Amino acid sequence: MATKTTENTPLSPEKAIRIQDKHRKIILAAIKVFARKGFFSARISDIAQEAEVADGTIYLYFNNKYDILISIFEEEIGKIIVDIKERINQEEDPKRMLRLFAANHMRLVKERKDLSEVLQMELRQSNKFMREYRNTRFIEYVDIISRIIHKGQELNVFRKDVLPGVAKRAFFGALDETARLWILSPTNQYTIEEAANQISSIFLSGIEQAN
Amino acid sequence: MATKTTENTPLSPEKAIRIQDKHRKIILAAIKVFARKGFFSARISDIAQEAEVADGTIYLYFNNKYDILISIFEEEIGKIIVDIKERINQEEDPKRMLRLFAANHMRLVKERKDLSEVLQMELRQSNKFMREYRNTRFIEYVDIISRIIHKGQELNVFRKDVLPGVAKRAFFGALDETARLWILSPTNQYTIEEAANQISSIFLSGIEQAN
DNA sequence: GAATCGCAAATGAATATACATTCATTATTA
DNA sequence: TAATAATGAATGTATATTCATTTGCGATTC
Repeated sequence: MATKTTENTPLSPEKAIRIQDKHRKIILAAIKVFARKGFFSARISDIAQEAEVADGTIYLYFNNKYDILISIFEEEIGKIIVDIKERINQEEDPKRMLRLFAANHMRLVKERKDLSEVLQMELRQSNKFMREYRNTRFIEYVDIISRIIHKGQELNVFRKDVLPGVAKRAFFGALDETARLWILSPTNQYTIEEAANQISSIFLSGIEQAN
Repeated sequence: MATKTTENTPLSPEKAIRIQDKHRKIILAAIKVFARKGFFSARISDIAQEAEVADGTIYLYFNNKYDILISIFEEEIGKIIVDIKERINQEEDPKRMLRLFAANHMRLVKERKDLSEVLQMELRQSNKFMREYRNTRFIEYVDIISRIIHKGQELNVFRKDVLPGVAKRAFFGALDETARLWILSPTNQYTIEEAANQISSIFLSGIEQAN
């Protein structure tokens, strides 16, 4: 569900770049506005204003308001997944992989606070109003964790009685909830890096194979 | 923000009961409808229909749509807190307390699926459209965890380098996220009781004082 | 015991508002 | 000049909230 224009007509390179520019500009504006107001309270005219385009222009690039949200999921998480997978593939040790995942997740939360808020909120809300949209991107992201755990079990680093399907959610949930509260009041007792560290440590000594 | 009627005139006992009945009836209907559609997509007339009252009747008991949501938080979480605190006070061992909290949380999720969905969703969304409403109930609930951890540290059962403020969120987040996914597809590989168990185990061996 | 009264509670049609979306018009570009 | 892109005012819709009216019920009178 992204750009409407490119459907039938191939574009010259310059044009494609220009169009993508405006598409991205709207996405970035929408992330800001959704983060500030939430999806439902955000008006198209807010997004248009933030993106410095006319209301109608948005409909040249997106089919409707939902479509903007879905595009945020697809495009932004998509990039994040590619990036973290690449980083993790450079590691050998499952323990370090998990620490890396946590650190990377929290870094993203810090660096892209608005995006994090949107993803967090709408992740919950979404199943209600876009029943048809299965959030495969998100599933893919969390599955990175279960694959690490599975690998660790094969290497006898992690306990075999841990269910990867539960552990992945527990780990992700721990990070996500800690991040959520951190966003709400960044004047906290702890830094987000500390939090990532603590959570990794607790979790790792929780699933470590005793020997 | 609850009942509007009782403001000036004291009521006979029977009447008070009748009114509370209808108030509750609307709350329960709203929980169902909000769970099904989400707060924003839920229409007042949906709630009225579910509660078998007229649209206008709802405004005799609540000031507006938000007020219904806030009342759900206040009243329903309120009861849950009282209940879990009582259960936990009957325990001595911090480890058992944590297990009890997890088991109880998951039992609630299972038994009151609709309520869980509403709390989970709107917890995230709420800060956007009810900025002024500080969700003290929720904070109180999660603080039960940090108090257990703190106590365990005093008794030398839990590691002292664990920050209770981080750990409480990590633990709650782990439960909450696992529950969320479980709700979405209850035909899962694991039961919710297993999940509670796993999470407790992982977390406990993660924060245990080595000796 | 029936008839009447008065008040609180409930009703639901009407109102008002907010906003997503459209599209006739204008600007830009090649 | 023709085609494409952008504009923003106008439209239509959806629905939260209101309020004039009706209903239900206990108390009071005869």
